[in-house]
Amino acid sequence: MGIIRKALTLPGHCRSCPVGAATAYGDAPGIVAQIAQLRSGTRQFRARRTLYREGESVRHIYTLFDGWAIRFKMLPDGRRQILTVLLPGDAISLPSLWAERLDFSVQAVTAVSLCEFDRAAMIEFIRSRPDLEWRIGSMLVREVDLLEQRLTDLGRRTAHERVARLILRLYERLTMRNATDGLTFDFPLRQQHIGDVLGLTSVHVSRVLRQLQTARLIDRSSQKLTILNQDGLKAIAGGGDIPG
Amino acid sequence: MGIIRKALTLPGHCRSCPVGAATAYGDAPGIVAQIAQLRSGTRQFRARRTLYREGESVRHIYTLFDGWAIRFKMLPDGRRQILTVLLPGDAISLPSLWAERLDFSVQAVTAVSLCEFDRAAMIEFIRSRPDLEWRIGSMLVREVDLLEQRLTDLGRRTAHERVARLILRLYERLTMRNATDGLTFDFPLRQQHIGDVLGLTSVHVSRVLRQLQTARLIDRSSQKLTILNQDGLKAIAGGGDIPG
DNA sequence: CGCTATTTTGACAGCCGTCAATGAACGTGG
DNA sequence: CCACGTTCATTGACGGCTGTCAAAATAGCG
Repeated sequence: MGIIRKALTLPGHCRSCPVGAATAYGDAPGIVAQIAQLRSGTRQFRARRTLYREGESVRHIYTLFDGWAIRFKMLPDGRRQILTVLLPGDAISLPSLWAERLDFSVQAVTAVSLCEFDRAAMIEFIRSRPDLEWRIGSMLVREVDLLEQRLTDLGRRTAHERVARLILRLYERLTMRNATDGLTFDFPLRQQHIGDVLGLTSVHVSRVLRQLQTARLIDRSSQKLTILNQDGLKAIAGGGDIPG
Repeated sequence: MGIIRKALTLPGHCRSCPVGAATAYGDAPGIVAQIAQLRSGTRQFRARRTLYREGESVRHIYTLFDGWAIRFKMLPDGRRQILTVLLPGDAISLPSLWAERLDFSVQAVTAVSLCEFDRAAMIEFIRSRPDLEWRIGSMLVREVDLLEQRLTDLGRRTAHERVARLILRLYERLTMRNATDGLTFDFPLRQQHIGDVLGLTSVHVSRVLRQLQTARLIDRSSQKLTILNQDGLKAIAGGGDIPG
């Protein structure tokens, strides 16, 4: 059966990067070769490791090459809010181009591989290419739009709607990366993660997922998730777009 | 008694704009004069009018010159989530530089005055000034950060924390605009607005506000709000930054 | 001064959180 | 390959924060 996601070997050159199409830097001619020059190395982490802790100084810019990670904020009393689930090809932090210290932390969900770029060199490179600068602006705008959709989810949607939307959204994002096998895909998130993404407790997430399963809308087994009834799931997700 | 905010007369030239310091375009030498060239007019609306409806084509870019407004999303069944409370000096929509159609609507809270700029001319102008382009990127990054703080509020904070934080946040923003009179400031938001900002019902907002008032933390009268006990309010707001 | 919008209050329900215990799954090492 | 500890999922009982509904009181507006 199709291997959906298996630990990928880091390519020697960005030109052969299998997740290149999903990355920040687009496909303008010549860009890839120049980006490759800026790659200063790669790093690997095991599942559950902290990749960056809020407030630390940022020396390098990273791209997630393989595996899943989360970007999150912690409150002083331990409550956690996950801001984004990071998938292969995602830039881990565009804002680090502007800020040397960031207001969130990053943690690996699965084992991950990162591509590392020198921050100062990357800034210089981008600023020397106004078209690229504009493109990054466009990516930030997209980020804002996605955040505003999530804000609406947390403010105005029920737990069932939120869970259904998260599943559909991840399915879309993985589809764009060719990381799905029909309606089945890798799903390494723990229920605690889902809760922290959606503003729910893991106990309640468990209840909701069980109901979706009992209603034959989804199926879960060994870190994989299958959408059994996409229309039904969308009906539960309620109106409004499901952003990719 | 200090007049806190009174209907301002639109200046003939941006150079004398009293909210200029809070606007998007900064203070680099010569910029203001050039921006003034791009201003194609002004518009006024009465309270509660819709300024922009989700999905409409955007021809002009607006800056809020006077009054309060809200940027919000509606769900098909009528639920509403307010994304931002717009104050004088705010750009109404930076994303419109990149997208011709926007995923939210804008409505006046009080009577408002807007400054209007031609969209195409503004895009051309910004793209011809890489330093300005970079500055806008920086503003977008800030927007992302604020949204992520609000996401954490909605996902992980109680109603009391949310209300206290909203009040403190508005106080900070108005302070930066010199629009406060000590700890007193104009507060034209209805409790329905507050609920739609914070993901609560207006009924519950009423209960929370009353408790804050009974505890002598705040006082409200005739569209004004006074912070009586800032430390107490911050204690209720809980840990974590209160973004300006 | 009459009308509308808004706030407040009470009763009640329910979604979701908390706490705790059980069991399954997983990872690691002998 | 099995043993064992840790992490994770599930379930039940219970509570409370917040929503819903409705009505009355107030404030604001033309």
